[in-house]
Amino acid sequence: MALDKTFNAEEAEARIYRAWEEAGCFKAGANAKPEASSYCIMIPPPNVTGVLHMGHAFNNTLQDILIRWKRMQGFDTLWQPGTDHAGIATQMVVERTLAETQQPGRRELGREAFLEKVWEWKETSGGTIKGQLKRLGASCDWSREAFTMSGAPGAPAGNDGNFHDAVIKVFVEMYNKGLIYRGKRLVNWDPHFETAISDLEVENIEVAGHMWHFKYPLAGGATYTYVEKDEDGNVTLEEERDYISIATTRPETMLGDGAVAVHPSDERYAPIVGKLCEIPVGPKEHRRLIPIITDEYPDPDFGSGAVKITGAHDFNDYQVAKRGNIPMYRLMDTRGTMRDDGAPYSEAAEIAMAVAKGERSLTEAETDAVNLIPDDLRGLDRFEARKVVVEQITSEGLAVMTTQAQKDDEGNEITVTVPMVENKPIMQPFGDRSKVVIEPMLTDQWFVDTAKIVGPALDKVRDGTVKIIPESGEKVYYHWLENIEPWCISRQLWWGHQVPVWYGPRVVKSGRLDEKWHEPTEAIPLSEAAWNHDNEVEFSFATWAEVKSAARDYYKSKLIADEAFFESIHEYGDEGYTPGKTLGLYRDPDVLDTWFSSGLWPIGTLGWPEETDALKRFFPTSTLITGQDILFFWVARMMMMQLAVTDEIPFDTVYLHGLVRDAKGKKMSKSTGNVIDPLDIVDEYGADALRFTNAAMASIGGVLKLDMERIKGYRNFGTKLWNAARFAEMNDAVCGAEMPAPKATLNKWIMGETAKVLAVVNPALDEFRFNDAAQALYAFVWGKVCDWYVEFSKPLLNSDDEALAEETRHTMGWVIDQCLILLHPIMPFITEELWSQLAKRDHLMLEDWPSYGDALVDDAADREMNWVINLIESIRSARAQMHVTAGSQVPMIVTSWDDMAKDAYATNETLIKRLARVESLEEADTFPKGCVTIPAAGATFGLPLADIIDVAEEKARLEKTLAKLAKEIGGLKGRLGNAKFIASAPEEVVTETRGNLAAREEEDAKIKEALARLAELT
RNA sequence: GGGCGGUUAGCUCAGCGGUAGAGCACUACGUUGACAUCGUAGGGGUCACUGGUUCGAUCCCAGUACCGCCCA
Repeated sequence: MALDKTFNAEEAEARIYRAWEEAGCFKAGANAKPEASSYCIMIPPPNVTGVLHMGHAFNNTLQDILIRWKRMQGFDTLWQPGTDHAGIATQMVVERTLAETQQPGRRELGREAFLEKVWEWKETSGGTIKGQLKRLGASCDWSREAFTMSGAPGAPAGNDGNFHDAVIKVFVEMYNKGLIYRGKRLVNWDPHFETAISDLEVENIEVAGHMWHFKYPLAGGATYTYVEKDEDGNVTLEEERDYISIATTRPETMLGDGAVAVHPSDERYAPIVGKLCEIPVGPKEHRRLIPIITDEYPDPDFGSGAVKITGAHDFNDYQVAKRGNIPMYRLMDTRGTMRDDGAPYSEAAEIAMAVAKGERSLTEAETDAVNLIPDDLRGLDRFEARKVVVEQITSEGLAVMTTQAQKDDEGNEITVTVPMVENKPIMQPFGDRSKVVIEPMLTDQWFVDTAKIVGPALDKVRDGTVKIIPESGEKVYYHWLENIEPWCISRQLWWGHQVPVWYGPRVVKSGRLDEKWHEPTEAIPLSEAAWNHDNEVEFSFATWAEVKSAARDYYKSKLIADEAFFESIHEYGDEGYTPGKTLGLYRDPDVLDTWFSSGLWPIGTLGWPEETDALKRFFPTSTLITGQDILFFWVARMMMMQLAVTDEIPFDTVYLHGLVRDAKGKKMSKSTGNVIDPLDIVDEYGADALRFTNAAMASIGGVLKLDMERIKGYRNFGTKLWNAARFAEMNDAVCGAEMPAPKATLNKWIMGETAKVLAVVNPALDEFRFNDAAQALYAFVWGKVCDWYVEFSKPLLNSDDEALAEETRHTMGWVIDQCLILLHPIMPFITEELWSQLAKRDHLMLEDWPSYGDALVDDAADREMNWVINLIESIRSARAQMHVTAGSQVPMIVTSWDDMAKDAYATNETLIKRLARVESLEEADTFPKGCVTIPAAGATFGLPLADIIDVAEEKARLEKTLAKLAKEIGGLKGRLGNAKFIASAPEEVVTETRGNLAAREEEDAKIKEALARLAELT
């Protein structure tokens, strides 16, 4: 059956993919040679909620190219697929679905029932992306599909992997080694999702903000002389002040101020350091006083040089507060509204005052219980509260004032005094998922002590054991890891791996439980209990049985109690601890950051902690291909975690790539409306075109701009290949046969070209230069096979010399086969389709990658064919410029030719005549008048075109060539004339330069002769 | 402010010491038995700027300008 005119991607792709899958082509180890070494790629797990975008399409194309290439080479390959449970994203999706379908919400359902809903959702709607990856042709081993929550309690059938075991085991081990700890720290709090998030999940965006300036009056009406000087020390301002001026972009946080700080070198404020000042907000009768302290943090040149310190709501202030032992008062609740709990403001302010005066001190938990929000502001949204605070201060006359020109009602210019409010851009933190303003919040969280595990992760890259491509990625990696911060791994979510830590009452004295636990005054809901861990002891184990056993040991050693007490130790559920009933342990309600589990992706997917066959075969893995945006999120953490847990690297090479942008280089975003859906491209142009485009864009460290024109171009390339194959088929080319050993120059030449392209493709893929591989294949298939070989083969295929025709059919079949094999990793569908259409045989996907070497390159054939190609191009060029009708046959004359040229011409006369449309060749001593000159190596040809030649035009053509030659000859002569060049340049460079000069001069002479002949004509 | 990178043909990008390359776009011609998703020919570049190293610099070094990205 003859091939259609074009490849029908839409029809073929699904059919081919299914056939591969059914034949087990994707399975780990498919096509592996005996004793083969392993090659493994871990897919960067997309979110289970994810849908395919261009970044995925690009990233997975590269992975598939490598895995297909290695599979064909006979490596024992595994491309491990799977998805990530994506805590926040998934919880958000499921909550939205519940709301949309009028089902009870998360809180109404309770934790267990909600998690059931999440699993239900995962089973029915999760993993859309899997089907989409298949459309790209991704050859993952789907039978091994992994999920970062598999094996978790409550997981339905089909999710029975043991990823959960791995995560929990790692937590417990790291906890026991002191690498994980809990503490009250300032973290990024997302008021929308009501959870802590890591600093990497915060986007700092510049927005229009305001800088307010307020007066903090000195306590007891004290005054000082405020002096400002210019650079030379001249006094520019001197006045008596009874206040200190503070600038802030967040007035609502003034309520939690613990101090005012100035730089120790700031002379302006030296007189009042150590004194107290008043926070100018809140009920007048309970104004809080705070100390004026010194710290290196304030910049004397910025604003007034004095900074308010709100340790519980600002990262810089937090550091100052810690250094200065300044109390940190939390002002907001989990939703970012001003606190509405605890004692009335008057009592809270009194406690804070006592602390400020040094009359009492508070524990962390006690401090946290102090609610310093004035009664009238309690329960207000933080941005509402800001307005009220500003208004209150201003109306009391404590805003710093400035003058401003305005027009009155009648349009007259007047000067008015207004509060000093600067409009200025400020950097504001936003949650990368919720898009709400992130609030620094003082809460109890779990942290990985990254400083303790970062060493090996740095060393393995420094010593080259792990390579990051491009190299600049290594610098970025070092920079981040060398300045690493503790990693907050707890999230106040339900969907995720619950922290395997149980709390029980701490025994503070021999034989007694702490009273707070023994006799609490009211029930403690778990969500609140988590905020107060002062009097507890932690038990971290993978299972409840182990926890219980440890608790028995703990209490037995410290408490004289009967069996009934130990029997009463049990785990509390969601209802919390009920006082007066029984002693109990409760589990930390938090879950772990999703990245904590995906940080274990390499070992977790391979079955660790069990010593599975897969783990032994494929770990450490080989190549990781991922976006540079998750170098810190994921790559660095995998390095740290795998090394900390197994003492092995997770992979030996990391290939990083940038964001896929639109054709103009803009980020794709819904709001800009420039999002390109990769599946739309697959629909319109086929997966192969998209894949080839991805490969062609993938230069190391390159910017990825996706241009539809380019995709179209590579679709055309597919069609070109298709039609070359079609030509082969029409001419009964012999596909699927042994490698031919042809005699004809042409056939030898194309085999050499094939070997040459392989010699470019292999190292290119080896070094992740996908673009070079793609470009070389494009140039070979289109530029060599289609443009020349197919054309040249036509007379040979129709030759009367049956042996010649037969060897050409054989060579052509082989060459087409090689095109299919070499293109397969990049364009799997069209090549597979042609493979099966051209001959009866099994999957190209599992065909062996060739290994022919230089032996196929025949230098003589190479020289000869290049001579022929150059001659044909010269003739065509001359004809076109002389406006010779394209179809017409012209005679040709040769005046002088050496043996090489003679041979080359003789062997290829048919080809030259056909492709250059030459009807005859005559030898002559001289060219006739009006002859167009065609210089060739070792020969001079001419086309006698006296009738149609335009002398001026031919002269212009020759002179242009001459000018180009003159420039080149000048340069070459200049170099050769330079004694230092001869002396210092490498020998082969000098020889090459001499050769070049000789060739140029030969051509130059011929052109000059031609011009002379032309002159005779006029 | 700190870090990383970029500036080469109209566009998108390779090249990174020894005659400036590709694809697309553009111009002209062309249905020649694989292919008009095509063919043939052609035009188009002081390789951002200024210095330095070198026999020789688009390439190495330093500085300048502009443009990105990441982190504060």
